[in-house]
Amino acid sequence: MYICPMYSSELLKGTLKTIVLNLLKDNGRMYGYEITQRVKDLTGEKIQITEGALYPTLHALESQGELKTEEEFIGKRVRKYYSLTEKGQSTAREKANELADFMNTMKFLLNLEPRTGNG
Amino acid sequence: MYICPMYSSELLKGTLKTIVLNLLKDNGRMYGYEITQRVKDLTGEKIQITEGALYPTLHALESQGELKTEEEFIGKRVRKYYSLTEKGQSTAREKANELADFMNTMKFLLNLEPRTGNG
DNA sequence: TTTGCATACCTAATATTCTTATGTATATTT
DNA sequence: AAATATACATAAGAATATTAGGTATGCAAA
Repeated sequence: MYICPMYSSELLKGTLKTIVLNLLKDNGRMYGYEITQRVKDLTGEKIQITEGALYPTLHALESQGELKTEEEFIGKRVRKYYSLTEKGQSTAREKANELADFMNTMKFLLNLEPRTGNG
Repeated sequence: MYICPMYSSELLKGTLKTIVLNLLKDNGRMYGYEITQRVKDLTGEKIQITEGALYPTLHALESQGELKTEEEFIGKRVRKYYSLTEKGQSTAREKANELADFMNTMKFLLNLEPRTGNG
């Protein structure tokens, strides 16, 4: 399947961990494939996470103690659910705050905020 | 000089061209070192562009026809001014729009917008 | 005057992070 | 039966940045 991301995918770089951690924060637990589909749906296919990026990231977050896993059998197939550890919960918040701050900084830097109020 | 970027610099990845093009759009023409200092000042040192990232990017943008250069002598030292070509001007707009759109998408995805109005 | 810091350009080795391609296997739909 | 979707995974390569280093001028303080 050929994937044509809407964004000149450079922008996505560096945001993947933030996305994963915060999706898990909102949804309790999710498995990898589910994450790719949820992001695709929520963004109207504007953001498409590739599996080649996602799985290594999930493994890294797990080995860093941000995520924990439970495996479940759906028929004969293993499904690997990820959820946040306590460390992961605070990291999720930090990353979200950092991203929000970064976006504000970028808006200012690029004059993306038309002046409001009495200017 | 040791550089300690405020942001876990991952986020910066992919935004450098956008920053450079739009700074030049707002300022007419700038030279490399000036760009690093301007970004540092405008962002309260939150974003610090390293020269190892900037110069190759400037050269790439020039070879792609987005930027043109004029060299000027300041004393014995050459200073290389960059400015946008016409192509660069439209690219600057596109990149800024794309980034703005991306940021909106991310805000929605991460629930960074508290619902306003009659919710 | 020489030592250090700021200005101003640059490249190269390395690291990080992603894309693309590929592999395996089960489940469902046509 | 074949195609598509689900679901995991890894590996080669590309893109982009960091870190470290190099060259040289200008200026201020010791």
